[in-house]
Amino acid sequence: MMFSKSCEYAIKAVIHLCMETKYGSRLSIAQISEAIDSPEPFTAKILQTLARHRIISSAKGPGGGFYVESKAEPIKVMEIIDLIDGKHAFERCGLGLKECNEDHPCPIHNEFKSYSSKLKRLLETKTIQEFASEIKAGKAFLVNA
Amino acid sequence: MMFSKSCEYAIKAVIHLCMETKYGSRLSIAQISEAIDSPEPFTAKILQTLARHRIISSAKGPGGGFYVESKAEPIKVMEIIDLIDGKHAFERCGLGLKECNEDHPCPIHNEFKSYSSKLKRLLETKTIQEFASEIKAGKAFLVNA
DNA sequence: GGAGTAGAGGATATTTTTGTCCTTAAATAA
DNA sequence: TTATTTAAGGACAAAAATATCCTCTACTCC
Ligand code: FES
Ligand code: FES
Repeated sequence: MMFSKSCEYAIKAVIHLCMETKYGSRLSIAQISEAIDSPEPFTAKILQTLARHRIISSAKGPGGGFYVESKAEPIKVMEIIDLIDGKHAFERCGLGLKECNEDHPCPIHNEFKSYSSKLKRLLETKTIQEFASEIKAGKAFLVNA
Repeated sequence: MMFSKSCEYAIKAVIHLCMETKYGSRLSIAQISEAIDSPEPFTAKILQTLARHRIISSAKGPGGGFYVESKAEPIKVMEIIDLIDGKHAFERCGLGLKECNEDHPCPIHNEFKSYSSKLKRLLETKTIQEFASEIKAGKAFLVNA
């Protein structure tokens, strides 16, 4: 409803990666899709896209897998959304006008914007690492009970 | 991003209907899809669904078309969303968990819920008729400039 | 070097959403 | 009654999103 499946999997996958990769360890596609309850080959595609764009890192061969550089900048949630669902995913008109424009608004513009712009700002600020630590603290979850 | 195309067309179509049908006049599929800039046969399907569920009315034959009963209750925007995109469209988890649950939240739950519940309440309260009068007043628009 | 492992990438398949077409039914008017 | 108009509804088509499969390449370890 808000994000595509691809984007949902991407966000969950990177959160999981952040939680699990310490001390240079790596996670395989199988481990990740198992953990976040997503279809394996489809998840592979998404992980590859994330790796190609340097949001995460990958290594081939035995002991290989995906990981996040421990020295890397914290990853903003919006970086992933921009990459997978496209920039401007949050700038689009809720009723499908070509342009969402303050000066030529659709009827739901005000309701819609006040909501989405706040959410947008949050997702631009919040990092995957913050989410990861909420999960570690048992305050949030990546899969159903 | 928020609503399906079907739902977008449905909302726009009913708004347009409310604006234009006075004194028992009716609008044809062609007139409506022209006005809201939507594909004609696809819009026909949606209008038929709305009529079947009594959100709007229709009449066959010459001089026929779609209209809203002037005596009818104002139409809540959420009625249309519920019908076209399904109830619970607003109750779904932003990260695709089977259930969006306060006690077992996904990482974006708080961010997501605090805004979507406000938007939801608004769309449950706001009526198509209110939107229609904003458009008549030139404060909002159904198509691009 | 060879065997085995794991991601990369291209081609393909399935499902859902979006969109079209054609025939039927109902209403109107001449 | 008959022709015409307009929605109703079923079958069909195209596009996009989601998902799978297969081969290739790079890496590790022996
Ligand atoms: S113009 Fe529609 S949401 Fe801004
Ligand atoms: S559990 Fe994900 S939005 Fe509520």
